[in-house]
Amino acid sequence: MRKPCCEKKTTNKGAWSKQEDEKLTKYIQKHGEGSWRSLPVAAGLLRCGKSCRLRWVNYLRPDLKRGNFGEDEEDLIIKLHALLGNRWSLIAGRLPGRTDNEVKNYWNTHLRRKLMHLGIDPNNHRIGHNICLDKVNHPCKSANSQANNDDEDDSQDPLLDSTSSGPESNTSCTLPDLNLDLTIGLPWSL
DNA sequence: AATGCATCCAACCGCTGCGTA
DNA sequence: CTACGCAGCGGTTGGATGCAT
Repeated sequence: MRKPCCEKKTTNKGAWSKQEDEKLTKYIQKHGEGSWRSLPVAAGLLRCGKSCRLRWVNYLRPDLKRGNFGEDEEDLIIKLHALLGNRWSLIAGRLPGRTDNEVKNYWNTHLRRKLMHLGIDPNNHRIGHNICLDKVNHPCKSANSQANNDDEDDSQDPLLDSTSSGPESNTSCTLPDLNLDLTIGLPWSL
């Protein structure tokens, strides 16, 4: 068995209080990020390092862009997801001010549903109902729908198929002209 | 107005990959 | 080369909130 990352008895869980946020923010502003495991003690927090990291990365970081996603951001997420799959950190890396958690949540709550309404399987970005994703890509060729017609629409729940078919396996079918520069690099170097 | 249901999002859990001794 | 510890990642959960009846 893997030992727990922190002593559960001595650490807080659940929502962060304002005081905790302030402690964490002040500590990181003074000492910088890193050493998450030892940070809680040094900062006087009864939290595990993981929790501190998550709180900082997803909520407290000053460069976060909070609020609704723009249409351009939506498009980019969809395109990147088609290329990268559920690599949320990579996708978020291309969206300045957005976190992987935020992108993941937004995908699961908004974009996945949106694609499904358009007749697109959000797992592999295949067109399933002769509906083209004109908002995202160029109009598709009918071969796309043919390639996916054998699954009888909902007889096979796409949600249950998330691991079986990676997006990379069929990009030639569904991603006609993304033309994205996916060189791995720092987000702010864009 | 009260209740139940649906949705959203912050946070947790467990696994993986990487660096180091 | 191997074992270990840590940071990071992705999946999942659960509380809060909004909406419909």
